[in-house]
Amino acid sequence: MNQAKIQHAFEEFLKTRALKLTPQRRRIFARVFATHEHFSAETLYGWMRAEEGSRVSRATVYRTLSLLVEGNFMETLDPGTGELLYEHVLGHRHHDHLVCTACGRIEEFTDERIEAFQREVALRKGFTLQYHNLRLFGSCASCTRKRARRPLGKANA
Amino acid sequence: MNQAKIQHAFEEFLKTRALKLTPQRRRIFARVFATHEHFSAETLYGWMRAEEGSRVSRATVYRTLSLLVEGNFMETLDPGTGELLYEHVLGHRHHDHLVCTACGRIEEFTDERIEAFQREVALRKGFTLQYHNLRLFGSCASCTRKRARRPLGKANA
DNA sequence: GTCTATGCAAATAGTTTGCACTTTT
DNA sequence: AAAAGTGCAAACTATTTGCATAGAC
Repeated sequence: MNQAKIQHAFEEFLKTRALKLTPQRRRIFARVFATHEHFSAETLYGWMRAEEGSRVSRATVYRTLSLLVEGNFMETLDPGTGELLYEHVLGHRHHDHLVCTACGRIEEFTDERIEAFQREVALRKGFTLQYHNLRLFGSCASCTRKRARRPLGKANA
Repeated sequence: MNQAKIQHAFEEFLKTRALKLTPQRRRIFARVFATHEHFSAETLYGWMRAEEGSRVSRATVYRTLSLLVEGNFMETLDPGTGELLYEHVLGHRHHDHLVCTACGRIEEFTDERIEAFQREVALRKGFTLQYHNLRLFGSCASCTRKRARRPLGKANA
């Protein structure tokens, strides 16, 4: 899906729900699809403030993000730090995350074998699977290297 | 590990950190290990209020829960509803969770094959795995049955 | 013109914290 | 006596909401 098609899909989504295409929504939408990174609502709000043009309030940022999640344009990721992260899903197959507990770096991965076993578990338990959430926490390659240079047993918590 | 041993382990943990064994800690500890269910801080606070004996404040409940997590006596589970759940780990091997999005029911499962693939993914990405978090969200057997009785396409969101 | 969206500030919810006082060690 | 713990209420953080006004359709 390219930018024009995505934009069209968004406008269709709004129409089907009798929602309006406001400048705020248009600008938030454009900004969100201009990045492939994970970001928080507050970060997006900062981006919007930095832009020229119509001001966008924090409330509208939050409301529009929820809308985008409902419309399956975006997904949320909870890295366990107290604030939700968002990422758009277009051109992005489903994936899970590795979160570095030292520097916050987030990497993505997909493993169809894990997915298959998850479905098997759900079936065994009689659950109708809707979605799942898998996060692997640890020290990323770079942070592991840094840590290895320090004397062991010293404040490694 | 039986109750006496657990109690002893807790006291040892307090000693190594030069922390004190207060009636509040003792009572919270006992209460927490008396249940195998997942519970929230607020729920635990309610239990403590209902008990006879020294009053325990909300702040102490929170502080003691954090302490128990640090000491690896308990683990947290974030069901995505805004409040953390706690569960003790003794006599409980590591496990992941199935969360029913309709009724909130939580079931546990373990799948060594999934665990193994997780380790493989981490290795491939150069991460030193510390812990992970896998939640499968869906409709539990009972809620799926209930839902099947309703006409389709009707407010199934 | 109708109905929805926006901005603002206040409200919320779960959790944390500062502080004066109490208790354990 | 020293050091840590407790209870209380206030503070915090991320997010949501009520309401009056503005804007899309």
